[in-house]
Parts: sequence; C-alpha cells; structure tokens
Amino acid sequence: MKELEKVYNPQEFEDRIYDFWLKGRYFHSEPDESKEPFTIVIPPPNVTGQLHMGHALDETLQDILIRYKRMQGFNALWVPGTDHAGIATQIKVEEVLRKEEGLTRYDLGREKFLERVWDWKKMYGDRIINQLKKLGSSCDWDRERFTMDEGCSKAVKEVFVNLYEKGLIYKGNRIINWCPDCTTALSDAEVEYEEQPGHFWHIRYPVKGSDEFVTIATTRPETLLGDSAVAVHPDDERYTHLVGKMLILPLVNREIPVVADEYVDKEFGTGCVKITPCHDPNDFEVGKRHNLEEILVLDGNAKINANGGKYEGLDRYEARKQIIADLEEGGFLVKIEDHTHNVGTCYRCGCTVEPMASSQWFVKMQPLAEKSIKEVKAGSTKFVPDRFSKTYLNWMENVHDWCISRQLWWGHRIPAYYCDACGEMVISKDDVHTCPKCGAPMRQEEDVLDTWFSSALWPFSTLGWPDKTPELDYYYPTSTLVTGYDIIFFWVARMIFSGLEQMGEVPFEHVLIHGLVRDSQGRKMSKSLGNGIDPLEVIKEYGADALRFTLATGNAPGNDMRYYPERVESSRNFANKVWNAARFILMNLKEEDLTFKAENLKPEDEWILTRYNDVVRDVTENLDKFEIGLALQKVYDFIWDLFCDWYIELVKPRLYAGGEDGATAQRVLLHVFSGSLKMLHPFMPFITEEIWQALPVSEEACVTARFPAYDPALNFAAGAEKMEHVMETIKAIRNRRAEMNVPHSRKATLYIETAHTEWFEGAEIFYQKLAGADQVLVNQPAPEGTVKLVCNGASLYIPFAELVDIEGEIARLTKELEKAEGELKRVNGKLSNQGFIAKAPAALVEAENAKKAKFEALIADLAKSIEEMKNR
RNA sequence: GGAAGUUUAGCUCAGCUGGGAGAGCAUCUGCCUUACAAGCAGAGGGUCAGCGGUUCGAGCCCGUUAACUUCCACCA
Repeated sequence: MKELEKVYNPQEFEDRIYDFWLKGRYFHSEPDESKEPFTIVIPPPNVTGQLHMGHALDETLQDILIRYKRMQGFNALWVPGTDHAGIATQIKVEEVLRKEEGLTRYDLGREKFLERVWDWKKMYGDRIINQLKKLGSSCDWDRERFTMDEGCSKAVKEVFVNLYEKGLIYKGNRIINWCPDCTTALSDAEVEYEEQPGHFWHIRYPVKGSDEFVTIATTRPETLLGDSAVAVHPDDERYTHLVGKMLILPLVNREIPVVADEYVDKEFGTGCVKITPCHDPNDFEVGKRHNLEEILVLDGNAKINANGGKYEGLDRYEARKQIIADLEEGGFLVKIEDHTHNVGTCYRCGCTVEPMASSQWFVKMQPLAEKSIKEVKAGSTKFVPDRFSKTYLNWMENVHDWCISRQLWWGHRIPAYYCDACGEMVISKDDVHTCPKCGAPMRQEEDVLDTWFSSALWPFSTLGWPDKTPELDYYYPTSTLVTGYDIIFFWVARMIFSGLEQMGEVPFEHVLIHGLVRDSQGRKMSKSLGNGIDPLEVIKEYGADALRFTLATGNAPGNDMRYYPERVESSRNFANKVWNAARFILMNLKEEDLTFKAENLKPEDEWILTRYNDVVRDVTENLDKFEIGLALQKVYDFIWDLFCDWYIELVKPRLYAGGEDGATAQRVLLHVFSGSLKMLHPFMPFITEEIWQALPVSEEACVTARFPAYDPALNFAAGAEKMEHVMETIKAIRNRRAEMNVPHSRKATLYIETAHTEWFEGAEIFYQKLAGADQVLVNQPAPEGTVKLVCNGASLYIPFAELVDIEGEIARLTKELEKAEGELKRVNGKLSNQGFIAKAPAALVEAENAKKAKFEALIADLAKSIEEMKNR
C-alpha cells in the first residue's frame, strides 16, 4: 500500500498520471465488434494554438462523457478532426509576416507562403496537444491524421465532384460578402452585423431634358459611381411620370434610367432608390429584373477601380469624402442626416465587408436542407437541450446558397480545371493536366474551399471515407457532438447535411450544446478586452481537476456561465477533501482481506450503503441524459456531506477499537470510497487515479475500472431509517448546544425518552463522539431543570440547568410550536380537501397522513414542555 | 421585423416527468475534536419579476406585461 503525500498538490502528480495512462495505453480504442461503440467528434486545435476557456469547456465535457462511457464498457473513441483549412490561420500568418518582415503573401509567393503556414500549424498543433494533456483530455491523438493529409483531401475532392455531378454545386456571378482585409469572399455566416453611427446623404439626380430632380438617400455615397438606375415603386404616383425617363448621374454624367420595381418601399425616405447592382444584394436582383448594366467600382482591396473615373485608386472611405465634397460643390447634396445602421463586418478581422458582385462557387442548399430538416424533425439527431433544434431548423428553413470559394491560398483547392485555349472546364477527383477537348494545358482553380466545407466531412472523412474502412463501418454514425451554440450554423448544420448526402445517415445521434464562458462581469472573454483567463494558468494554480470540476458544475446545458476564481478555489477545496479522506482511509486499512461482504453490517453501514446505492443510480441516470452538472453535484454532496462528514465520523470509534466490527467498517469504507472515486473519475481524473493507485483495490486503474452499478442487494431501508433517526437527534443536540454556546469539550449526560428504544440501541458512542454526551440513558427519569429537546419520536434531556434561560426557552419553544402548528394546519388543509384525497397518488395521501400524526405528537410534546417551563 | 433565452438568498447559479424552496461564495457565532482551518459544528437570509388562468396542488404547465441577453434577417 502506497502512502499519499500529506498535502494535496496536483502539480506533483498530474503529469505523472498522464504518462501512466499513456504507458498503459488506456486510451486506445480499436474497432471491436464485441463492444458497443461510443464516438465523439472533436474539433481541431484552434488557430493560435492556445487553449482558451471555451475550448477547455468543450474538452472537459467531451472527456467526461468519453471516460464515463468507457467505464461502462463502451468502446469509446475520439474522432480527432483533421486539421482544417482555416481562414484564420492564413490571416494570422499574413499578419505576422506583415508585422515582422513587412511582407505580403504575394511577396513571398504561393509555395513559400504555404510552407510558412505549415510550420505554423505544426508548431501550434503540437503545442495544443500538450495543453490538452494538461487538462486531462483522454483524446488519443494520431499525429498523422492530425494534418491536412491525402486522405482528407481525397474526401474533399470526392464530395465536391459528387455534389457537382448532382447539380448541387455551381459557379455563378452573385453578390458576395467581400472582406477587403482578408481579400476573400465570406459566407453569410462569417459576417457579423454591428450597429454603427453613420449618415444618410440625400443626393439629387437631375432628370435629363428637364429641370426636375429625383432625390435619393444613401449611406454609401461612393457606390454612386456604380449606379445603373434609380428605382421607384410602380404604384407611386409621385414618380409615375418619370418611369422610363433618363437621369444624369452626378459627377459621372452617365445616363441611367428610372425603373419601376416592387422592391421599393414607398414610405421609406423619398421613395426613390439608387440601384447599384454590383454592390448591393437587393440591387443585384433589381438589376437582373430590369437588365441593368453591372458596373463594379471597387477592387479587392476596396479601392475604386478603373470604372470610377477620376476617383480611381482612392480607398473607399477617401473616395466617399471626395465624392461628398464634389457633390456639395456641384449643388447635388440636399442634406445629411445622422443615421445608425447595421454594418456587416468580417468575424475574423472585424473589417467592414463590402458586398460585391463576383464569380464564386456555391452549394445549392435547398435540396440538402430539406433532407436535414426532415431528419432532425424525425429525431434522428437530437439536440440537448432540445430548444436548439429550433435554432437549427429556423436557419435551415431560411438558408441561402452557400458560397464556398475563398480567395486564399491556404486550404483545399477547388478541383476545377480550366482550359484557357478553348474555355473547357473539368471537375475531377484526379489532377487534370491536358484539356480533354483540345489537348491544351489546363490550370487548376486558384480558389480554395471554405474551412467548413472540409470540416463538415469530419464524422466520416476522419474515419477513412471514401474508402470503406473497418473504422467507418464500426463507428459511423457517431454518438455525440459536444459544441457551443455559437457554432451550430457553421459546423453542426453542415455536418448534418454533408453526412446525410454522402453517407445517407445523420452523422451523430446527439448534439450536446453548451454555452459560452464569460468573465465575472458577464462579458464575453476576448483578446481585445484582455479579460480572457488562461486555463493553463488556472491549472497551474489549482490543478486540472479543479478546473474541470468548475467547468462541469453549476450550469445547465446551453446556458452561459461566468468564470469566478472563487469557484475554482472551492473546487480545489473539494479535491483536497477527497485527498484527505483517502489519507484517513489508508491510515486505517489494516485488514488482510478487504473484500467487501454484506455481512455483520451495522446500521451506519447499511445507511451509507443505501445512500451510496441511491447516488449510483441517480448519477447514472443524470449522465445518460447529459445532465453532467447535476450528476457531479450529487457525487459532490455524497462524498462531502454523507461520506466524509457523517460516515467517517460515525465509524471512527470502530476503526480505533479494531476487532470484527472494525474490520467490517474498513471493508465498507473501502467499498464505498473506491466506488465514489470511480463515479468521480470522469470529472476529476487525476486525483482519482492518483488515489486509486494507492488503494488496495483489484482493478488496476481507475480509468479502466467499471463504473458502479445500482445493486438492489445493498438496499437496507430499515437500517438506513434507524440511522437517520439517530442523526436527526444528533443534529438537534448540536443545534441547541451551539445556540447556548456550550463548548464541544463540555460533556453531559443525555437522557432519551422514547417509545422507539430500538432506534437508539448501540448509538451511545455516536452521541459521545458527535453530540458532546458522556453517557446516554434511555427512558430513565431526567433530573429537574434540564434542557429539553423535542424530536420526532423522542424527547432529549440535557442537564444544563444553569444555562437555561427560562424566558428565552419559552419563547423558543413557542416559536417551534407555532411552526409545527402551521405545518399541521397545512397538512390538515390538504387532507380535508376532497379533491386531494380523490386525485392525488395514494402514496402521497399516506405520507400526508403520517405527517399529520407526527406533527400532532410533536405539538403535544412541545405544549407539555412549555407548561413545564412555565411551572419552573 | 422574426426567433430563442433569462428573471429564484447579498453575489453567481442549480432545481430532472407539477407534490413541503437548494448549492457555492459572502455574512454572523462557536470550535486548532489525533484525515482535512483548503477544515468542523451551527445561524441568519427568498411573496421563486408582475398579473391572470389550468389544477386537489404551480418556481415548474398555459396566457399576458415588464426588464435584460442572444441569434437570425435587414431598410436604400
């Protein structure tokens, strides 16, 4: 038997325990038909390679589920996400490049630039794996798989070609969101809207061949350069006479028509809208309907291009300034209004996105969405908590086509090949070098795919798809996805429709949604605010177990949680409690044979075993329903309150006395404690394993031990009830002594008057140890002037005559009496209610009847006691 | 504009299918009782946001009002 360090010091053993697990290959899972699989898909390391709180929460919840399922005999596997082609990686590298070397990716060239990104990825990939280990993640990383390898590229190409052949991928000219900083298109989901103060510029457009004007209002005057019409509502009588006439576009002096279109809101502004097909999605549609000219006036860096005439080369905001000045000078500017409006920003770099017409690749969402909606409605994939299925359905039902091309270098290149000679385009899984039509050389599409295009394939691409691997066969569909609600659209939705389309089955059964971790003031943790808390720092100070405990407890699925250092501290305190309990138990295990047997059990043994059994049942139920916080709370309460504060104290005398009773106590202690450790292990893996390795138990490691199961043979209702009575009286005595400020060291004889003598048989030692009694006399006359306590089924007398404050005592008893009478009244009210008698469950009515008897007896006792006091 | 969430003790939050209001922290009191002061034993503190309804019975179900939060869409 090993000894534990005197002080709980997680830093001392956490690394060692992790190595122990690795060495024992306890995390290893391979397809095994004899076991049921349980699979979790996990995200890849984030771009900076720095574990942040949100990530830590993800990992913790996943790891809890994985460990729990493994302990239940499942073949539980993590499916590590293949490294994705994240836009953020490229941007980060570009940023560093710019800052440190003053270079752009174009200066470096494609090949060299990609090498840089690779280096970055490898460095931070390794780093994050090490950080995950610190957290206790039992993820079995496969270094080879963890890269953007051939297999994954193969899957991406396969899917692309597949969708293209079904007509679900097309290339088209559309308005997309363009980020001038990242110089790429963004999908709708990648745009964040934020309210910003701005202006409405009212501008006059002269009507050709007349001295009339129409006045339009715009928030982006620089787009005037690309106007190709002004629209009015067809029913707007103010303007019907102008429809079909031409206007002179100020500054540019181009002629543009007035068109009538239903899109215009008569009530809004002047009722005239300038139409800029290339820089506004609605205008784009109007332009298509009226066959308007499409004039692009911005380039990829949001500078005015050659179509902008004299403004060419100006940045969009400088151009705006200049154009306003010129308009004013020309007398075209009517007025300027303040106006707050929603501006789309890039969710990565925060820069204002520019809607621009551009040739991009799209996924046609309608047919994919229909299937995905059907499956979730049918319950093939269940969201936990369920309300998030609404979020998902809402999005799916209103989904737009998905822009998947990105003008970046880092990522999976779109497998499209062009022939410049004859204009042929080929979509192919294999590299195509010569044009099948004319034999000229072909070049591959420069654009890469959206990060989430490949990420959406993880549930099967990481298992070897499109090859028919045993893993794929065994593990797909996976069991659970754990993720934050902020990622439902990006990832969850796309995994669902990709899985359905390629595999014909939803990718996972459950999606466990958690909230965000906020700071103590409820703000989102972010780098710019500088309020992010580094999980590694927390681990360093309090240990990974404490952090995991904190993240897993005290909040419900899908709700945000606030991070308080005090909470981690209290988690650490709990770990310390467990540690000390272990030390105590190890000190007292002296028997040779510690195998648990349900023999010679004392009431306190029966009580703790019964309670333990209850907790095992509850915790299993909770975990099966993904109620991780509730489950952990129950384990915590059991270990601290019931096991440590009661059972250990109750059993100390037996342990010190030794003998057969002491041996039984040792066996029960070990049985219940080791079982509790197993229940606690998924939540606090390090400390439980460290203690486990010191305990004389048969299972070689806690991580692979069998999770406790409810055992009907260990239910001792009678023994447990008897013990509860004793405990109730102990609490009452402690309470009174504390109220009277009697020090623990002052002992007194305890007189118990009761009809249930069997409750108190053999209980004397407990009162001596826990309630300051030196001896206990049952049903023997107590001396005059004692303190009297009235409990359910017993009256207790303690001879502290000199401490008794008669008036105070009467007041106290009267208060208790009133309380009891109130309770009795409530019970009587229920029982006299015919509706209750008739409709409530029989067990409940019976319980109320029992309460009635109890309160009646209590009231009689209290009334008697008050009389006695008054007569004193 | 559409949708979802929140409102419970001083603070942060639990409360599972309706059946006598809970935890942690904070506060107050007494204890260094041979595992643990990172502890032990106690105490105080709540009209469960307001109103109405269903029910024998509502923190929980329904309706409604208010405040706050988030997501989606988006007005030139």
